[in-house]
Amino acid sequence: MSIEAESGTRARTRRAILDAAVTVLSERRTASMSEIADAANVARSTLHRYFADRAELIEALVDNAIARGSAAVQEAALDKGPATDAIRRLALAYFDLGPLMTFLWQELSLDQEDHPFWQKMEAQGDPMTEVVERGLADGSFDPAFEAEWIRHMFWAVVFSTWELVSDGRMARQPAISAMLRTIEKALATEAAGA
Amino acid sequence: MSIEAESGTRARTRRAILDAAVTVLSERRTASMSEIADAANVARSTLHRYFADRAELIEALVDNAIARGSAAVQEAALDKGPATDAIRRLALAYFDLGPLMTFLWQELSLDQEDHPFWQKMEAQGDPMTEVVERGLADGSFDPAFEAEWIRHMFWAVVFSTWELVSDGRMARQPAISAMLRTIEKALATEAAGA
DNA sequence: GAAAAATAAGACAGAGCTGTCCTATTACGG
DNA sequence: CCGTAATAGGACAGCTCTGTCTTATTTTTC
Repeated sequence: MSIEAESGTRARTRRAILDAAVTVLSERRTASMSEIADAANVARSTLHRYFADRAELIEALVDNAIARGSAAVQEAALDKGPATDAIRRLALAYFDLGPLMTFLWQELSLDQEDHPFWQKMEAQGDPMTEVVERGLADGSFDPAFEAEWIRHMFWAVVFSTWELVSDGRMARQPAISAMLRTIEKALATEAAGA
Repeated sequence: MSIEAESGTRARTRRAILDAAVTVLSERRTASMSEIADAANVARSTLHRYFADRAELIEALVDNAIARGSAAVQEAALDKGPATDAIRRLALAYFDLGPLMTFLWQELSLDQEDHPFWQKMEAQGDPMTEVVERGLADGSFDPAFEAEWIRHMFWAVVFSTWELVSDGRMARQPAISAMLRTIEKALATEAAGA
């Protein structure tokens, strides 16, 4: 009944395109439509039939990223247990998003200002901000850090860990361990003052 | 006598172009030659007379970045004093490079593999690697981290701090303090094991 | 102030990407 | 098995960027 009553074929092709696009664009955000079509094993004309514009494709990718990102956050159940553990789960969940994270990161650092991503995120609440503020409030996170700083650094560490692993400069497991350890140590409230 | 016996005028124009290019390209690495020329207050034809190719311009920028980066590293005197202090000085020195850092970061994450930058860096030794290994050897840095990890994380934190400051999401001083504190805490050898 | 150096301004062809369109095949579903 | 849906493969014009050139104009420099 919905407008989205696509035939199985269409849905499958659409997925293939979106997946290929994330992969290709995460490596080079200026990749041409041809390259994306090739990566999806689809003719360029087909790609354009699914997404008339490049802009339209990007928007769909952002929506997709938001959907998967939200799912990851849901799964991390950030409101359960100590903030320290929650943010640990979040790091793992984000890390698993892989190239999708790279795509978003690059996409967002383009028009820094009010990217549609943030508007759409705000519209559905931001559990990340909540857990950071919870940790600061209950003393599990170092009060010397602003929430903004923690959010930004968290992304930077998780993203760049992914980068390190994805181009083979470090093995997955050691990198993940180091990532968690880094976040944990950096955020920890110091027993003996600095 | 040298081939580089440029008139003062040429040297000045060249500098203006290089500076403008760093600024523009650090914000968008696909900026056109026209945009760069405009930013340098120079006709596009003039730009092309100084740098025939885009490739030639980029190469000059990389050389420039290496020169300034090396100077910064020199100034940080990484071989003096405790490794912890040395890496702290290095962070400040790199931070001061500003947009030049952004340019390099973006440039390097393009053709990840064997970018000319690394070749040229190797040719002149890498004090960063030395100080990291020194810190690991003498127990000032957490032995749970590989040198590769420390190097990568260090860059990620410094760079993303610059990013945070440069687009006005955080004030300079608090950001720098947080950056140093983060690096210090992350690298510190833990008194009581994890 | 005159010769030389450097620049601005713009014309130009070649290349690549984009978005649209059309036609011949191929795959799907009833 | 037949009709429909979906695709592949190209042709096409419009656009932007690039690199090269040429010709005036301005700025140094002596």
